[in-house]
Amino acid sequence: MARPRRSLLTRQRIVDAAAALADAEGLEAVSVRRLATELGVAGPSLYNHFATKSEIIDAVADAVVAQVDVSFFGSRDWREALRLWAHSYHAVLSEHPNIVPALAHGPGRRPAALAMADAVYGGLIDAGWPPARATHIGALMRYLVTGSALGSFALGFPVDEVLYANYPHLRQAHLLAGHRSSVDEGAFDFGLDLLIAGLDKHYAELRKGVPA
Amino acid sequence: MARPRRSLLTRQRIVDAAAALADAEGLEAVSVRRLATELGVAGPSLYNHFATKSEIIDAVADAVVAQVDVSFFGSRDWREALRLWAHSYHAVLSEHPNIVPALAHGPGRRPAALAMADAVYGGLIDAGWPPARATHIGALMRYLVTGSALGSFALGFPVDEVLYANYPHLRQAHLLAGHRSSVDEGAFDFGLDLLIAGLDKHYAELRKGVPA
DNA sequence: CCGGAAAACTTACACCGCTAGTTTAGACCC
DNA sequence: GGGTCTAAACTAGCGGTGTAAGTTTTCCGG
Repeated sequence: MARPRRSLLTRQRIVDAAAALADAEGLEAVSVRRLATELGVAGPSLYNHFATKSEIIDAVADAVVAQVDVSFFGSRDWREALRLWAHSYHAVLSEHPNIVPALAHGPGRRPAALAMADAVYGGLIDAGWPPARATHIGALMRYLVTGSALGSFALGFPVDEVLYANYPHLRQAHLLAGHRSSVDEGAFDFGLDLLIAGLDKHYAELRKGVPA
Repeated sequence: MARPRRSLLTRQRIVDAAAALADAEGLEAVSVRRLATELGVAGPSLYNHFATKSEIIDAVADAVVAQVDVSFFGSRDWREALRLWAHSYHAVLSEHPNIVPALAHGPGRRPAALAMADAVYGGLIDAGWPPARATHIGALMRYLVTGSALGSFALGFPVDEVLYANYPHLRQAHLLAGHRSSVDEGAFDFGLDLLIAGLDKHYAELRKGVPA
């Protein structure tokens, strides 16, 4: 074909197609050739726009993180901002479960992840949290959100009757098919409540001059 | 070679070799041929012992989870048992960071993961927690531990000076090279303290008859 | 003692990420 | 307008992947 009149590909189109493919069929379905076919183009043409496949996946992950709303910091009480941010973060990851493994690994080195961390850290500092604690809190919330998105029960759990035979307590656990997503949501909300309540108390003592 | 006098391979030897290889060079270094070479055997011979590669990886993940100590439940106060279990869980994953991605995805369907969940759930039930809450607490702790192991700052963070230019707050964040692992440990311990303190309070109210 | 299962082997397929080299359309400059 | 440079597609191909199929030989149970 040689060079077309108007460029067939852009980074944006590639990222969008990769995200759609991952959402629909899982991360492992995203191969360079498959993605190229989806875009009506021959295999290695994508390498004119991205140096490696992992750069493409990174861009997909970043596009997901970019959807998280961090606007609450600065305009709201830190407790409320933290809660709203966590819920937005959680909701975004829930919409793209297949992409979570690509963004949960390691701290975020990608632009959107850094921007998010920056906003959270800044908001906590402005509220009067000491730097070390602000870092801890940001990391902690990330652990909860990504851990919950990745380890979600909704991703599948065996209903196999035989399986429970060796695990006496699990039989009665609230893991039945109908309860799966309620376990996910319940555990996340419960954990978020506990953490924010704990932080609130910690904050009050900090303000009173009690050593942390 | 044909069939040898004494079997060259066992599931145990394969799992051990795979775990060692993953620990040393990362999960992606574990290919069937590479693993076979390491075991002094030709490629597809492994398929006499495992149906697929992912079964091998699953077995590796399960062997790691099996190292977690859950013996505290039943012999100790639930608060202490929860803390000791979480620390053991955390320590085991820290020793095998490369294997964490293989076990963090979805709820554990593997024997050791089920046994662990069973022990935790049973311990909480025996302590008087209502079933739904016990499930939430178990899931929550798993979120924290796996999220922390997977998102660990120790896995690498850019020290790149230029990078921070666009993220004003991050520059002063405690993310410098020397602080990385202290951020990990600090955030995890802080989170664990907050959660257990919160659970303690929740438990007391539960016992007093205050609706949860 | 002999038949079948078990555990190794070799060969081969379809796909993977990626490199190299080629072709041509468009943009810029004299 | 003609020449040159760059960008963006192409085709061909390398080495590696998981895994299926079929072969050979050893060992064990009846």
